[in-house]
Amino acid sequence: MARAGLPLARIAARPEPAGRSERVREIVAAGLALLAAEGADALTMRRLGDEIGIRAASLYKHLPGKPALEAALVETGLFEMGDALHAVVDAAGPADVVAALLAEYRRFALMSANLYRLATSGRIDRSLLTPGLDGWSGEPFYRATGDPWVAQALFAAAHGAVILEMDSAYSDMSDLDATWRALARAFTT
Amino acid sequence: MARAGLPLARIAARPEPAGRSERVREIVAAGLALLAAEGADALTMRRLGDEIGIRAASLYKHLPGKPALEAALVETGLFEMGDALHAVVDAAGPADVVAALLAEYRRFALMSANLYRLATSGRIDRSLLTPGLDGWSGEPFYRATGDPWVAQALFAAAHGAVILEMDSAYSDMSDLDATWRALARAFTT
DNA sequence: TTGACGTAGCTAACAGCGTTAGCCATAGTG
DNA sequence: CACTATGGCTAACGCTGTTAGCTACGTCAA
Repeated sequence: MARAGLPLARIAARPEPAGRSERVREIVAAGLALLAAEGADALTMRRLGDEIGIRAASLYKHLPGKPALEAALVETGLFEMGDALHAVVDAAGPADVVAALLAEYRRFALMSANLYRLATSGRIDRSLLTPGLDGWSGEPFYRATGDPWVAQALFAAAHGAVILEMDSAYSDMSDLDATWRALARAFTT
Repeated sequence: MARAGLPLARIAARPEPAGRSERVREIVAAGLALLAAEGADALTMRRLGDEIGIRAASLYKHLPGKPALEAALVETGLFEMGDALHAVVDAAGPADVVAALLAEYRRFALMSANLYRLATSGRIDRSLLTPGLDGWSGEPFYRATGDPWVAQALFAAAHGAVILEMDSAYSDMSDLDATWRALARAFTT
């Protein structure tokens, strides 16, 4: 249940991202660009090597494998999304924080749809992510609702709405704006 | 907003599944079993061929390719889920229809987690599915809420909660029951 | 009965995937 | 100067979905 005085203060500290070499940062940047521009199927080790001018096998001098690369991409996305969502909650007032949070979540996810899909595909090894990152990036939902279970429910609803919108992007002409409004209404008491 | 007199009657007719030969039904059944038992990575054409005693290449005498196989598996799941959800809405009263629908959706999705993941992976070609199936299998959410946008929002929320539960199955000890209760509460006015 | 034809299996092969082994040039350090 | 670590390379392995071409069998017509 939402209490007065929201949005709540930050509690979880922003985790410290693990240090990466210059080359690794270049690889991750190229991977993000490739994923965003051409989708998950185009994100192959050979293709990624081409992008930075080395052979696929040489990537293994910098990264242990493709799962680690994918985790690094997701990690970048989680940091950016966490920053964006925390900032929105900082700026919003108690009355509109849920709607503002949902709007930003929607905007951010759809803007980087391929990365979002990868992050939620269920095959990312969470243990490869910086500890505490999941909790910190999800905290805005707790700050906006004041209740951990309502926060989880709201997060789940937002995720589901994003997926719904992505899947119906080419088939359905239904009014997704109205769906998002219905969602915000359901979670604004 | 929920109106009095719910749950609503059925409107969309259950679509007629396209006819399949005996062999195709056998292949689809083996695919479902393989997917359920060993996950998406195990669902390869060679492995599937082994399962029914033919070579992978021979599968192409019955199916045009792996996307068509995956669509057939998803189609089976959508029919079963649609039947289950419609039945629950039939049996429920206006006061508890949302909670009952959510409970059945949760149960069904988690029971066939691998198939559910495949169905919502975003790479199923919707045009390979029986026309009207998507609409019919989602109709219980409209019948339970009485409003198309609330229905979509509730459907999205249910999907998100399922994914949340699957992803946190091995990492998180949080109380998902409470999350589902919060969800049902948010959509029961 | 025989010939034609479609069905449904087979083997072999191809390109692309992630990944490993082993080789070699270069840079930095004692 | 010699040693070593770094980061490239080629070649290859086993796996993937998929195609081409061959063949045995069942059915149906002349």
